[in-house]
Amino acid sequence: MNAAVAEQVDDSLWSAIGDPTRRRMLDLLLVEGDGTATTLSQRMPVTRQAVAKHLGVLDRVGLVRATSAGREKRYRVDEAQLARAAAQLSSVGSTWDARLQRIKRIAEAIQRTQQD
Amino acid sequence: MNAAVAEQVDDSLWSAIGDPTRRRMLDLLLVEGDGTATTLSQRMPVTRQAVAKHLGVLDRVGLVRATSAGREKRYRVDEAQLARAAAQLSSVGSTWDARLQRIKRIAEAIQRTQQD
DNA sequence: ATCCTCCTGCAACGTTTGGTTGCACATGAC
DNA sequence: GTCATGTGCAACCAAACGTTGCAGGAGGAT
Repeated sequence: MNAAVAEQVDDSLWSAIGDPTRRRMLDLLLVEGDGTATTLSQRMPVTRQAVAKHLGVLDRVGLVRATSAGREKRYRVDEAQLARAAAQLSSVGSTWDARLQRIKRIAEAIQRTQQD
Repeated sequence: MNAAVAEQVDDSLWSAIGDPTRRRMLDLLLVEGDGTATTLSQRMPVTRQAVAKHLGVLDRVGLVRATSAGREKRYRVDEAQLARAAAQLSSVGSTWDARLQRIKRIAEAIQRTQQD
């Protein structure tokens, strides 16, 4: 695992979950099962229109899916896609942890050498 | 763990690592040990000034630290802070995984009930 | 059917952020 | 000293997040 590890991260997916408002929305949808732009906005400090735009973003990357029910449009989380996103998060975190530990080992080795 | 789980995420730290260019910079700094705005920009598809701004952001949240060496300014990652960031990533990923598995269990339980 | 309500969708606007170019300043090499 | 290299600052552009305002569509009550 020498130099470039190619960081296999879907950038559109990452930027979708990068926004704190969208993370909050995903959280609400997970807890409540589903929701509309209106119901979500009532539980968050932003307007319905802002929520609607975010739902559009999440829908474009496949993290949520919409079903038209009469005059309202219910969204729910696409579980497979969210699982992929979660895996990416853990993956980047693990990569950094691995690099940090490698650095730590090298530093310790140098210290040992200098103590001779 | 019913409704609100407070999502204990440092928002400034998250938004700092949310940008793909900044993640790339952190990666380069980890691999090469340290770097300046100029050397980093040579390995990336953006200008030196853009890199300098990102280094400013990373420095403000404590992810990198600068040491003035002559006419150049070398940056290196703050390992403790990056470890905290990595932990946050894994934490959010794990939270989502837990919610998804909980939903999966509920769905299975409902299916069993309906099969009776 | 008509009126009223609720939810959605579109357009315009302001602010922040990532990126650029251009130029001025400081430091090291000659 | 001159010249080259690295940094820093300011102006500018484009995209994204958020707002307000208004038009339109679907249900329920009279």
